[in-house]
Amino acid sequence: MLLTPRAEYALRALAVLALEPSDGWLPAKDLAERAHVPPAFLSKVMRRLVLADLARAQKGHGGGFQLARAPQRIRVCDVLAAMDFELIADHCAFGWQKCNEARPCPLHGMYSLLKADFRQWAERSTLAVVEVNALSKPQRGKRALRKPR
Amino acid sequence: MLLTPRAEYALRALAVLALEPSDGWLPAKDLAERAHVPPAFLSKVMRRLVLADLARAQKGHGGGFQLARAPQRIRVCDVLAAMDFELIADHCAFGWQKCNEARPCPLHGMYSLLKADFRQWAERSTLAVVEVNALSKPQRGKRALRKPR
DNA sequence: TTCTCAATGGACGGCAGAGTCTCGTGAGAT
DNA sequence: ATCTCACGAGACTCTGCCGTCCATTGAGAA
Repeated sequence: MLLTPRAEYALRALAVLALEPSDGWLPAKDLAERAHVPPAFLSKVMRRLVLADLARAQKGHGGGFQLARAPQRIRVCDVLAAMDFELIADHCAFGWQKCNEARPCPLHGMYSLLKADFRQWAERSTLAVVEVNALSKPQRGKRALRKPR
Repeated sequence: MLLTPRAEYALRALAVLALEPSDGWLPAKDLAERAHVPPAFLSKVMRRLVLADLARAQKGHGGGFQLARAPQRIRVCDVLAAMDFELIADHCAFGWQKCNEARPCPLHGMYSLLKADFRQWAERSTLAVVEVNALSKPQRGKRALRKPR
């Protein structure tokens, strides 16, 4: 896959929250189910999102999670950064410590194109583009990750 | 990083071979040193490239590796496929089994853009674009992965 | 105050992929 | 024929990250 599991889970969780009423709290259990994320692992992901000020958490009765800002103000690159996704631009595909336009490694040309594409995508995409109609019609035969007991 | 280590190593090795005279054989030891790839691991990578008909191998005296075709005929997507890099387009970022234009998941819109960008990059990039001048001036202070004993 | 719900934090286990090691195989040189 | 060089292939270890589990903290309800 193009993203790490953790980064993908974060986007899933935030997408679900973006489809919720902005003033309510969605418990982790429900969030995990709708976002198709392992419940125990989701807490790790959400913790990072809260620390990055992309989501808010509320303990106790009626608590849960909600977005910290409007969906259109949450960029994908912010989410990836919160997940420690290596967006670092100075990584050299050839393994050089110092690789730049002046002293390019053999792969510099092609790799720069990819990095630029990815960077643009991550900076321009926001949670505003989540498909609203999607969650209302669950897939046939699809089931929750864990059945309520 | 955006690629797996194995995929990146493959591109490094092929880039080095592309800069060699096309009729000669470059031993794995030299190849590993120039491409900055762990020597023992390089053999795994090269084996895949040979099986994918992207490189040729020659045993015995004066043997080594060479490209199986002209650099401009080796696309990045061919290399990634040989490394089992998941270029599979039907992966859904939201975890759905069936996710398409007709029934898009919440993340379908943004994720499709990324997949399209990546796919275009991998299909259009070839080894013809490796920087020729790069290898002739090694970085200051750079050293081989393993010193000869 | 007490009970219950729900996030928090840390310790733990498992697994896939990175990276190593060693013996086997084949090809050329002498 | 034999020696040496260099790839081939399998078993092996190690590491990082995914994922789980459980005790703790905090907040609201009764």
